[in-house]
Amino acid sequence: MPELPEVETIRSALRDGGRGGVSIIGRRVQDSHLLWDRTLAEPSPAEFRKRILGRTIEDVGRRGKYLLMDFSAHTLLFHLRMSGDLVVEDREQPVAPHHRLMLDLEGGIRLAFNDTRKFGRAWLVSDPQVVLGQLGPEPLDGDFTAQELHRRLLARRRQLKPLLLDQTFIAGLGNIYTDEALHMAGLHPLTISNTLDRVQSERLWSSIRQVLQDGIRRQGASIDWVYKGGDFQNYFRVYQRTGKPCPTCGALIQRIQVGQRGTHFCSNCQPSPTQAPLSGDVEDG
DNA sequence: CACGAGACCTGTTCGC
DNA sequence: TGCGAACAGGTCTCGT
Repeated sequence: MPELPEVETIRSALRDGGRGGVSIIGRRVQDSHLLWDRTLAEPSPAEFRKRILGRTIEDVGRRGKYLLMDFSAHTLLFHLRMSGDLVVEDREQPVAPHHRLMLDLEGGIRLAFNDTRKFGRAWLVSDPQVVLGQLGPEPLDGDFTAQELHRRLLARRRQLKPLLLDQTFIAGLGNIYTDEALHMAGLHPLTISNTLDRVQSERLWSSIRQVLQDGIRRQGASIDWVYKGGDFQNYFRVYQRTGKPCPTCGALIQRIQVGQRGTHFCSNCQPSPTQAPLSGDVEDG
């Protein structure tokens, strides 16, 4: 489910209230319940309890697709992976089927990590860099420039689709927003990164930021049963639109597999890179 | 370094 | 209707 815009939507709901919930900021943890052991990556369940009981949530942040809860001396990090969600509910509510970790908070509420597929993880650490250390730049940050993206693209020789999904290259993009950004930029998903010129890199840079900002503005994309709330799914150009007309040119959207991920694109707006090598001497490199 | 396959999981949808 | 296969917002690890 959650890519940067969905995580950002959850973050602001937890911090400021929203999605029918109240803010968790300033609330003390009165109890904790771990319902699926593997959800807690670090530390041990006993150590987790000991460290978090009585602590107060001071802020809720985000880095890439990670959600961060500050507890002065510790940080609780969540990665929602495919099916995770964080909800605030009345503590009297029955425990929903896929709740994996619950924190009872002051005010009769609880924060619940719900994760059908059990891929999601939580960490309670004193230094969040231990978990976040390898992440690439934050795409919406002011210091992430088109020049910086171009530099990073030239430093690698990889297909754009898997490269943009690589969180050490850039943090926060997933399958949806990558397909959308590549379409907006007019770049084929199999284009090799170090063949992009300055203009193409700049177009990719602005497309990435545009689709992420659009996603946040629409409060994320709701697909299937998992995440609900946003309506960015109504504005998809290519994602899950196989066989439907491209909104730009009307050609039919294609679907291929790239790195085991379904990949959607318009073969007219995003021409195949193999048809137009930039320079000669392609053989025997 | 780049890439593909398999693993981790459950639920829904598709094809026969 | 039933049943297995394919597929799903992600990432890690291993082998080539």
